[in-house]
Amino acid sequence: MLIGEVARLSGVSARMLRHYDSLGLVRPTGRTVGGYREYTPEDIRRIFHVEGLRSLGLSLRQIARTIDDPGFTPAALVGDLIRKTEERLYRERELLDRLRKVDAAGPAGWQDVARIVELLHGLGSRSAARRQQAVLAPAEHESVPAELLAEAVLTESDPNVAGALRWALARAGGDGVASLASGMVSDDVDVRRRAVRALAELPGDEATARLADALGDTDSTIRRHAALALGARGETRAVPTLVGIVVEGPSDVEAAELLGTLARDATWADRIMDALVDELAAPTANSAVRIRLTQALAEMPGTIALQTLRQLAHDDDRPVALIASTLVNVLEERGGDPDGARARRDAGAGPGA
Amino acid sequence: MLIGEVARLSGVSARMLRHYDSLGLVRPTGRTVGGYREYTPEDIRRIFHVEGLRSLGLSLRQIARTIDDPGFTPAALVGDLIRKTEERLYRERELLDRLRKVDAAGPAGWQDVARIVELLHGLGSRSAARRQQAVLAPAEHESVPAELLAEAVLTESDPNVAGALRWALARAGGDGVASLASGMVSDDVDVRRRAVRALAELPGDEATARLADALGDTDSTIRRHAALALGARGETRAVPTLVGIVVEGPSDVEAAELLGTLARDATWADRIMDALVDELAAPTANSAVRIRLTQALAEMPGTIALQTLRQLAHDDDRPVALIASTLVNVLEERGGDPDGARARRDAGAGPGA
DNA sequence: TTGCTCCTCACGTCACGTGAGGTGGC
DNA sequence: TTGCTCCTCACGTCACGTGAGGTGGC
Repeated sequence: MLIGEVARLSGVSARMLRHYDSLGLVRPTGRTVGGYREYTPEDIRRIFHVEGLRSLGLSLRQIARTIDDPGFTPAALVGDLIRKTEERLYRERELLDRLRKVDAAGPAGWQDVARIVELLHGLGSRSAARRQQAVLAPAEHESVPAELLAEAVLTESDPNVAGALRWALARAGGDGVASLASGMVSDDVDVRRRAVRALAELPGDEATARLADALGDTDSTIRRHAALALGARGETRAVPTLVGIVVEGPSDVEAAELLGTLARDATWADRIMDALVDELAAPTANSAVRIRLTQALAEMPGTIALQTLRQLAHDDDRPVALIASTLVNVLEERGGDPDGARARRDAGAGPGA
Repeated sequence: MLIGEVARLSGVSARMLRHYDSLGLVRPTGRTVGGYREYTPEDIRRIFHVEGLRSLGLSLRQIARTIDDPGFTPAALVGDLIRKTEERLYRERELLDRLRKVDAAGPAGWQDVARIVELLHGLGSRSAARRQQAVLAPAEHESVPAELLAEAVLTESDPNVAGALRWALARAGGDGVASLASGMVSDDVDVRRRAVRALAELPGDEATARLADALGDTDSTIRRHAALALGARGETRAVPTLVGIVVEGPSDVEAAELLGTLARDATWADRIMDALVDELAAPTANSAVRIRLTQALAEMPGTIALQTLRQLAHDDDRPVALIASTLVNVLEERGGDPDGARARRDAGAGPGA
C-alpha cells in the first residue's frame, strides 16, 4: 500500500509517515521500483500501535525507545505521564480561574487586565504582608474590581489582611455584595463569618437585606455580627438578637447602646423594655446575666426604665440591687436626660464585671 | 539598571529580556557607553505588565499587539483564551482518564498498553457497531482487562453491545465484580440495572454476594434480575422476591421454575408453599395474579402442591378453578413425577394469559 | 592582570505544515 | 502529453536554553 492510501486510512499525514520512517519508528517494508514507500499490513498495524502510544502523550522518541529497548517497561513511564498530566491539569485550572476572574471584572483595556492579574497574584501570595500590600497598593484613582476583593475576603485568615480587604471593599462601594452573599450560604462557618463581617461594613439596602438573612444563621457569632450591624443601621429587625447578645455577654455594651437608640421609637421602646424585663425574670438568668440586663436598662432613653430600675433596687440579688439603685439615683438626678450612657458609667460597675 | 539585576528582580531570564528587546516588546530606554542595556523603572514596570499578560496565556506576539494596536481590546481575546483553555482542560482530563485506566490494567509491556488504548478507543466510539467490534475483536489468547469491560457495560445503552460486553466480561472471569459493585451503588437506576444484569452472568461467590445485596434495591427490575440469577445459583435468599415476581407477572414462568427447583429442599418446600398460598389468599390478588400463582404450584416437586390444587379446583374464580382441576388431573395421572413442568404445559394455558 | 558581566550571533528543541523542484505510472 | 502521486530537501513555527567568541569595567 502506498503512502497516500495509508495516510487516508490511518489519519496520519504523509508528512508524518515520512517522519516516522526517518526516525526509524515505522519503516515501510518495501519500495517500488520507482522508489515509492510500500507499506505491508504489518507496517500498518505498527502505525496504529504508534498512534495508540501517542494518544497517551508519549513523545516519538519515547515510542522509539518502547520499540528498541526491551528493558523499558510501561510501569514507570505511565506513572510519570500521569503525574505530569495531573500537574498540567492543575495549571490549566488555575489559568482558567484567572481568566474567568479577569473576564468577570470586565477590563476596558490591557492596562486594566495587567492590573487585575497583578492584584490576583498579590492576593494569592502565601505571605500575609504581600497580600496586605496587594490590597493597599492600588492608587486612589484605580478602580479595583469589588468581586475580587469579596472573593479574597472570604478566604483570608489573617486578621490584618482581612481588615484591609474589608476596608478596600467598603471603599469600592456596594459591588461586592453578590459575592459576599454567595459566601453567606457556604457550608464553612468560617467563610460565613468572614462574609458577615464584610457585609457589616458595606453600605446599601442589598447588604442590609443579606445581614437580615444572617440573623437566621445557625452560628451565634454570625447572628451577633449581623445584629450589631443592623442595629447600627436603625433596623429594628435586630432587636431580638440584640437582647440575646446582652444575655449572652460578648458585645453586650454595644448591643445595649443600640437597643437604647432603637428605643427612641415609642412602639419599639415598649417591646424592648418587655423583652429585657422578660429576660430578667427568666429562670435561666443567673446573676451575671441580670447585671448585664440591668445595665442595659440604663441605656433606655429618658426615664422609661426608671420604674423597672426602682423595683430592681429591692432585688434579692445584692449586686443587681446595688447597681439598680445607683442607676436610679443618677437617672433621678438627671431628670429627662435622653442619653442614658452617662448614667450607666456613673453607676461605677463596668459591663459584664 | 543592567540586564542581570533586572533578570534577578523580575524572574525573567536575561536571554528572554534580550528576546523581548528584539521583538520590540520591552526596549530598554538606554545603553551604557559600553553598549550594555540600561533599564529604567518604567521599563521594569513594562516587564511586569508583559509578564502579567503572559500569565494569562497570551503569546509574545499577542502581547506586542496589545501594546501597538489600540483597537485590540481585551474582551474578545480573553473570551477566546477561556474557550481554548477549557478545551485543553477537557483534553487533559480525557488523557488522564485514559492513562489511569491503562495504569489500573497493569500492562506487562508496551504491546499490552497499545492494545488497551485501542480497546478504550473502540469502546469510546460513537458507533455501536465499532463498540461491538472492539469488544469482540480481541483474539482468544489476548486477555482483556475485565475492569475496562465492567466500566463500559455500566454506560452501554445499546442492547447488542451490552450483551457482547457481558459475554466478554463473563469470559474474562470474575475480575470485573468490584467495578460492577461500584456501579450497584450509583444514583442512576439505569447504571444499577446494567450492573445487575452483568453480575448475573458472572460466576463466583463475590458476584453472588453483590446480587444478594441487590435484592434490597428500590427498583423492582433490579430486584427481579437479582432474584432470578440467585435462584439459578440455588440461593434460597431469593425466594421472597421470586414469589413476588410470580405475583407481579414479568418473568413469572422463570421464577416459578426456580421456586420448583428450590422446593426440592424439604424445609424450603414448606416455606415456598406457605408463601404461594398466602399470596393466593391475599385480598389484593386479582384473577390474573391467582392464575399465575396456581400455575406456579404445578412447578412444585412431587405431589406437594396436589392438596392445594384440589381445593383451588373448587375456587369461586372460574378460570382459576379450571386450570387447577386440569393440573390436578395431570398430577394424579403422573403420580410422583418430580418435574411439574410437563404437568403445567399439559394444563394448556400459558402463564400470565 | 583576573574575574565578572555584558554583548551578538547562532544552533537546537519538537511535531509537524508547507513549499520547491523533480520524477514515475496511468 | 496531461494529471496525479510520490520523492527528497529544507525552511518556518514558538519560547526559550546553551554555547561560542569577544569586550567593557572594577
